Amino acid sequence: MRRVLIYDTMSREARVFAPIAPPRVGLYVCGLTPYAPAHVGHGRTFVVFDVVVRALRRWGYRVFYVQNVTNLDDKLIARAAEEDDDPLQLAERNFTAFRRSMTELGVTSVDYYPFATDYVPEILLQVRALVDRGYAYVADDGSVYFEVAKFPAYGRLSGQKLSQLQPGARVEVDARKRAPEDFVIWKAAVPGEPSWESPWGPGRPGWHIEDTAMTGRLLGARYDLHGAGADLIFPHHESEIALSESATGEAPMVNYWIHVAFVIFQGEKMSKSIGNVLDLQAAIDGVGPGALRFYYLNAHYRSPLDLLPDRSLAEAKEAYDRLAQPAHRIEQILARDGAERSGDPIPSEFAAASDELIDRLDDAMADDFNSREAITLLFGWTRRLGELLEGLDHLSGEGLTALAEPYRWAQEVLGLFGERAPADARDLERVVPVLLAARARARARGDYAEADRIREELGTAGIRLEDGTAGTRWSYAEPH
RNA sequence: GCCGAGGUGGCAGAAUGGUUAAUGCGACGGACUGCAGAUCCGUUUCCUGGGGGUUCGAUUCCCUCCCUCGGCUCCA
Repeated sequence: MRRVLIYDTMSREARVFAPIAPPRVGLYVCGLTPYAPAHVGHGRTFVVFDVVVRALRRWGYRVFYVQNVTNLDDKLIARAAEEDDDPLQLAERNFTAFRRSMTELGVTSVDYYPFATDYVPEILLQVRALVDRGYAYVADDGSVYFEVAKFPAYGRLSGQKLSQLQPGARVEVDARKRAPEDFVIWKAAVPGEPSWESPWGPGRPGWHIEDTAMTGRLLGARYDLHGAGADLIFPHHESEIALSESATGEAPMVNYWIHVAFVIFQGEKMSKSIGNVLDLQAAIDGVGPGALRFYYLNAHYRSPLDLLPDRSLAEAKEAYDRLAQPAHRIEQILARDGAERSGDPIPSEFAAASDELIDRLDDAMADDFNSREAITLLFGWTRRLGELLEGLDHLSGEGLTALAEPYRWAQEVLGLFGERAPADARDLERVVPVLLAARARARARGDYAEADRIREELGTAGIRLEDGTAGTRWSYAEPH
């Protein structure tokens, strides 16, 4: 099996990936708290992990990918109260919209999206275990807190020293705690809010324990990969480690921690609470899912990505369209005539180069998922195909398939170039050539007004024409 | 204050102890075109935050300073 390097936040170095029970791999990614629609920053994280999983699966790993949904928390309750809505239903609605965006973006790798509130029994078992083992204490109001002082390794993932933290730096200190670093794992019920019965009275789960209860159930006490945006390293992931390892007595909970850097927008992290957000679905609608994926993957996932308004996404679209053009054109011919179509063979050096390129693409991705390097290689292929482009229609199916291989690799691993022609494509493909012939006759007799009229009318139907030396080519203006 | 990640051309953004520091966008020039677009060819010499150190050689390794972003119990 291919040697894969993965940068691990805990050890702060790229390590050779060695799953606990190969070829099986367990991956848990902290998903959305759907109190508001997802933004472009969220999209980055989930596209990155989609690519991680696609790559691992290509290399033979059987990945079980769980992405949780925090469908009940303070923000959801607050937002629902503002809108006179039910928090669980609000979460459900935003999550449904999020799933639709993910599907459009080609994020197909997630096996299971567990909802936190479906795991209350597991959560209560874990709270009970922590109380019984002396790691947690019950406050007067029935809330249960994890006592961080009982877990000396707390702070290892983030490098934080408890003595140096500034309690209350951003969030008010809770008077019910024994120490400021303690965190709530079971919140006593507030009238009017959703709650569940427990040995400590009615209440609802704290944030961190939702994840450890779910991972314990779905992935076991120890598993391979845990990912999320980098903002969750502290305190969330630190606390997950403390909870899981204290409750189960097994360590380490996770072998590789993968954290994705932020999208920077207007000089700061794009964030719902800051308010500098670009709606994810709006971005997909604006430039298309392929261009947005390209934008994300055009930087290494551990580098901050500077999103310039009105510029970065348009730039990504330009670049992506150029990169994708030979891919779409080849696939269009193959879809029309089939892979068995007869024609000229491709120059021999291209077939060998195609195989070699795919090897290099896999190498790039196996080096801590260097998608930027992979894209650079793909641009080299697109550039190289430039000389064959005009004569593409004369090539054999076998030759075209060889040329398409690197793009198919990109479709499989990066999720690019997967745009589908519109549903009415078959009808268009019968009609358009007739109109093109009419336009060619008009041009031949110098009737450019008629020629332009046909071009414009096809344009309104979403068909783009390009006159070249080998005749007029047409394509869908906005592939989706 | 403490912890973490960074500072590379007009912009985005890779990589590397060693010939011209990728790739893309943009810009400029040219070919092609009825026009447009697309494509192709060429150009874009001056880019690795400051200062030390190690080295034959540093953008890369070490020290230090400055700056930016993030985290310090809301967050992808």
